[in-house]
Amino acid sequence: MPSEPSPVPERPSVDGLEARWLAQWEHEAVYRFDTTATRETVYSIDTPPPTVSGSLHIGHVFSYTHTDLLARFWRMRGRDVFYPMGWDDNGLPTERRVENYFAVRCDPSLAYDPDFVAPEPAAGRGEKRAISRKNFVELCQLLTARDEEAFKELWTHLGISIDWSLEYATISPLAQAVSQRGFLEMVARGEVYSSVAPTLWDVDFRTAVSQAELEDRERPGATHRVAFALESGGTLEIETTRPELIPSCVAIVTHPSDERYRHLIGTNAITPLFAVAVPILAHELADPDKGTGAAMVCTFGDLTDVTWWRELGLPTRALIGRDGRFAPADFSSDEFPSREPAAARARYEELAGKTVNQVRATVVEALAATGALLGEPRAITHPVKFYEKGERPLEIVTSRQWFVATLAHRAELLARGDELDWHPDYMRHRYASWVEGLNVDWNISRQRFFGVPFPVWYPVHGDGAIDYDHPIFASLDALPVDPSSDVPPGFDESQRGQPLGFVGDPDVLDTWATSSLSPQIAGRWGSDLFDRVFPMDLRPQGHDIIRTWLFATIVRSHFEHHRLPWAHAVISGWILDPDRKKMSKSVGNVVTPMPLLEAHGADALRYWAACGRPGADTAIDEAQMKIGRRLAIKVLNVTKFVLGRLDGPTSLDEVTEPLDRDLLGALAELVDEATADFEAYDAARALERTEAFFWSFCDDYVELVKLRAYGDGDEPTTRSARAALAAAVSTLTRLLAPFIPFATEEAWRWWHEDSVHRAAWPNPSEFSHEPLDDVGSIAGPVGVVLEAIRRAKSTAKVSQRAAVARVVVTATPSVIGALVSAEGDLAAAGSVGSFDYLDGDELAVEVELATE
RNA sequence: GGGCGCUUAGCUCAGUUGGUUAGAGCAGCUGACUUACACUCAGCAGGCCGGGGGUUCGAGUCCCUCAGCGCCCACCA
Repeated sequence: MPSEPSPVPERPSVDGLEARWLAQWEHEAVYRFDTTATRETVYSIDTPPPTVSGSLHIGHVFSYTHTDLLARFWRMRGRDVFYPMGWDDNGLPTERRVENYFAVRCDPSLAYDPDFVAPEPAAGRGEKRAISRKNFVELCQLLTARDEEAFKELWTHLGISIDWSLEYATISPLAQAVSQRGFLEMVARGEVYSSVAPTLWDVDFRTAVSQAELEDRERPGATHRVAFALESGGTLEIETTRPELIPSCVAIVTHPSDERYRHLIGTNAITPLFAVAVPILAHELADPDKGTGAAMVCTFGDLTDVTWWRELGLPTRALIGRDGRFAPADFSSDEFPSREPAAARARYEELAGKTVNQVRATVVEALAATGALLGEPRAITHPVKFYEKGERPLEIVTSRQWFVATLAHRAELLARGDELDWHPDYMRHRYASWVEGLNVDWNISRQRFFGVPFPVWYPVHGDGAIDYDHPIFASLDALPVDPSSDVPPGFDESQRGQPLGFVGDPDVLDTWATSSLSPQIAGRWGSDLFDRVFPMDLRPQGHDIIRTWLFATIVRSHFEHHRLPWAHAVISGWILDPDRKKMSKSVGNVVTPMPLLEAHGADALRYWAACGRPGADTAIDEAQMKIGRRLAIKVLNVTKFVLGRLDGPTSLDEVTEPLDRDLLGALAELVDEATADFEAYDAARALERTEAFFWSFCDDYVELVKLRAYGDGDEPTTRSARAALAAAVSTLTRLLAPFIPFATEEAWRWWHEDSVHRAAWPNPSEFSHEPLDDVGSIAGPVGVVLEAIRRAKSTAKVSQRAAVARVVVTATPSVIGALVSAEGDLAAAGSVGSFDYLDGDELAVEVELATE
């Protein structure tokens, strides 16, 4: 749908370009993916589906612009660019946002209320109203739909060249079906398993989390030195930061080579306060240099406890419940075999039902009172494991979870990382160190509500017990299923929860277990489209999610397709605030993009983003945005000038003047370099080169040939200048099109019917039918003389139009030849009366200004 | 503890495989209303390239080492 070229305005402006061209692009379907394209011609992008949690961030502008630069480059190179958009709307961030926004909480035991009306936004205050799971999910969908509109508005306004017909959402039925199929395929191949195991647990969200979602935070704590009585007499001292776990102590470990304790190995210690006998054992992980060298093993204080518990075959005395409070325990039972059951029971009654912090205070007090606490607790700051979105330290609780067997495939996954092209390359180390450091399989179960359900049911025995060992899986053709409302094959709804009936798996999949299938979701896995776009060319993403999204996507593709999901990964850096501090909500320095976009324009923001090197942290810099805006304005003005000189089509054969041919040669080199930069995924470098060339073109070349271009349209010298100017403007506009799509489109459409964004990327062979040698041999010396003339006038504080009586140049014969060939242009640009030349090795220029 | 990155002009950054006197933009200063552009143009000034050592005819660039900043990973009692 080409349109007639639009008229060149009297005063070109970058204001208002966005509205005009966005509408036109939409109308012309400029960014539409050709769904019949074959894999060889496709360039496919695994676009990051942003977490739709409500707030736009300037970082979004940064990284999505980087991707768009590549999309536009490859599109102009003739590839069919598959550039979809996804929304990661399922998962905890959305749930939390919905809870706060509407002041509700999900209670899965409630029945669906079909007449439920979304409450007014409540700003997170007051009592949260309990609603059913289905009503809760509906609110999640309501809110994410609104948020997605805001994101879409930003992408569109920024000129991100997404094909919106390829939009997807991770909570959509399609994504759910793909996610569930991915799970079932792994089940069939034996790559997932369910087990009851100690699991990292967030006590506020009340869900298991995976190793990938952990983060360490420095927290104040205290080490307590505690004396355990020995069965053989005497005491053994340990140090602990978690004295509240003494009632769940199951052993004490020391290093096998530690002479201080070797004689105690195999004997028992007696826990203080609770008088439970625990064995003293040896294990390599016990560090003689930490604390007293003897460590208390509890079920469970940290992941090391889990290792000791597993490897030493220790009993389980789990006390911390899913709500983070101490559960009831019977200290006269086999599980808690106290030697003083009455006293232990009495002590524990004080603790049951309390939070970790409350119990700690009570236990420390009691230890001090009984003399088991040695000295004062010593305050320390130490790293504590948190769920990355959590507010209280993680606990380890035992629960049934589904796991993906990643550990068994560590070597293959490392090899996949080696195989991938990383931009910048050093980011590969992040992946490798993460994979090398994996210590538990990937837990993909979450005890939450707004997510993709496991397509799994369990039979119920006659006695009402659930048979987890014989799960019933959905069939692939039934997907997506919701086991809480759908019924497994061979059952009917009346048997739900009944003896000899079934129950649905109540959990949802980890959000990464779905988004790790983004290539399969966007590519409509199972349709013929998938083979046209997969494996994809590009995965753009932030470095903070290498261990989650990037890793998980490789895992899934490796298992499912035995190959990498993409050839290249481009990793964006952080956005820093103008003071080079990392932005965070808690600091309150998060910058939202819309005001900047309105103040400077899309091209200006894109320019700023494009200047950021791959992987490099970049500060918000409004000065840089202004430079981008200036560049956009200059493109309009120089195009206006050149088009004003043209009286019809030009031909390269008309470029006969040496200075003009020199320009074409330089253009050819520029195109070569910019193309190579883009192919190496370094758009910033391509911009830097192109921009430098463009400004020197405007300030030097255009000034030199301006008067010649104004001349008689039948003169060969005039036609030469005009043809060279046209070729240069055409080329530079296209080279700049990925960066400043609005201004380049505006200027391009003054003399073309079709979008510059569908125009062919420049090719060096466009510039001449003959070889262009010695590039710069004319422009170089000419530039030196021009600069000398300008300097003389500036120093004399006269106008650049002031007349020059005579210029004397000393140079070698070949340089003099070059200058003579461009003497007319130099004379015109510098208002020079006459030139004289002297032979000499060093280029020297003497300028004699004309006297009034 | 292991690893990665950064450190170049007041600021933000280029500097590709080692090769003349280290570049750009911004900010600063001095000028110019110049028929595409005052949202412009010209010019000037500004640098022990983090410190130290080495390799080399030659080092911002390669090697070693130290320091500061940032990040990743780690079994954190």
